[in-house]
Amino acid sequence: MVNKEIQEERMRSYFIDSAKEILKGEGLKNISVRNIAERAGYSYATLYNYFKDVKDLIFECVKDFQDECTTLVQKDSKKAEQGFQKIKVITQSYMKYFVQYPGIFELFYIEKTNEIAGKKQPTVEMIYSFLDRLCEEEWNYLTENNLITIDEKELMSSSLRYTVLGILILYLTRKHPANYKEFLKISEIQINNILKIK
Amino acid sequence: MVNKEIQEERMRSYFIDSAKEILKGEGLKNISVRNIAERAGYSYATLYNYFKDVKDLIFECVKDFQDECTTLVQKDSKKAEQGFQKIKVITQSYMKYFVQYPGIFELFYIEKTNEIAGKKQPTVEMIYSFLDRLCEEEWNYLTENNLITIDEKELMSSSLRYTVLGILILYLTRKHPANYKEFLKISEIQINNILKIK
DNA sequence: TAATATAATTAACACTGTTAATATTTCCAA
DNA sequence: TTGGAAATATTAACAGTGTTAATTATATTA
Repeated sequence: MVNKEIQEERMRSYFIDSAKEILKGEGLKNISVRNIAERAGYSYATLYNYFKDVKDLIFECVKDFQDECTTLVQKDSKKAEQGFQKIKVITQSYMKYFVQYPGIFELFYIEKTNEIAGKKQPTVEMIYSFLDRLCEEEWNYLTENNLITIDEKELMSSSLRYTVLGILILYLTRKHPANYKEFLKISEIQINNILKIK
Repeated sequence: MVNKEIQEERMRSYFIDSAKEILKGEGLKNISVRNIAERAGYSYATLYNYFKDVKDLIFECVKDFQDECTTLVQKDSKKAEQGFQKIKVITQSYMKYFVQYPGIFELFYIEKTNEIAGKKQPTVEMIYSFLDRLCEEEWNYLTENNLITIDEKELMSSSLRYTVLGILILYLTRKHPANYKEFLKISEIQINNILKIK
């Protein structure tokens, strides 16, 4: 009985891992059911024995990617000074991750909700608040030590959320600015401005 | 000789108008060559006598939509007080347009560049700087009258650009915030904060 | 080992964009 | 006005897409 579940979960992971590889490499545009199944070593129809549809499968990848991104961010920001400086480093690391994997950015913020996550509304919230969660500890530090008010925290964190998204969108889908160096520069200017650094 | 050109341009407009209707209604996801052609009253293959491919056609719509949006914005902001207030009204009107036509937002900011505009790089720039162009006169007014410096103008206009995009993305693709009223509220807060209004 | 339940596969359907071959219409000179 | 050439429109076809039904192969159990 429990063997069934182990085997089934293993089968699911074959397809999920395959989908993740494609998303990281070619992105959402080049993913297909036949594509995923071939890489997993099965026929395309077999996939439907383990997933309701391809959206269901792709959505499974979101959590894995968030975990991966979180690990990277924590590693990058470990040594940063607590407070605004750490929030800045976290944000930059977060942006770096999506620049490295534009396909994951598409999946997180571009693909229409209902097309990746049927009824699972909680997961939409999960995506929306991702950056906020990464910075949560630091925001709490700042308010608990009366370095900023709750209102200021609210305004800053939302400004950061929107601005970061806007910069990423223009860079990844409109190639603006034209190169990565310039992208890093404008990102830092915007982050500094929002967090009132320097 | 000149009749040929008139007729050809007319044929193109049939397909373009048809595509525009679909984009406004159902959005990019539901558009198709057969779809467009049927609405225009022609066979799908006829479209290829007037457009290189479907991207070429869809891209033609961008300019038209920008003109339409510009007209709306000018109408909405006509009576606004010159300077920051007018920039605020322009921005809000601009956002309103995309909320009304999410398909046009997709076309402008979400669909990958190379998938809508072959080699026409200028048009990418055209999309990127759209909001800036709408506000250009007001920014110039503010700098020319020494109400802000060139550097302040640069920071403010870019902050506005990124923030507005981020808000629209989350609202249109992630349904956050959940309702239009809340969307208007957070938009105003962000705009006020960037333009230092109130 | 035989019968049954489970899982994987192929075939098929309705879509997509695009191109080549075919059919139709338009145009102009004889 | 008619015949033939040029222009234009249409159908057929190809290679894709996601998904489902029918079929085949495998594993489980009596």
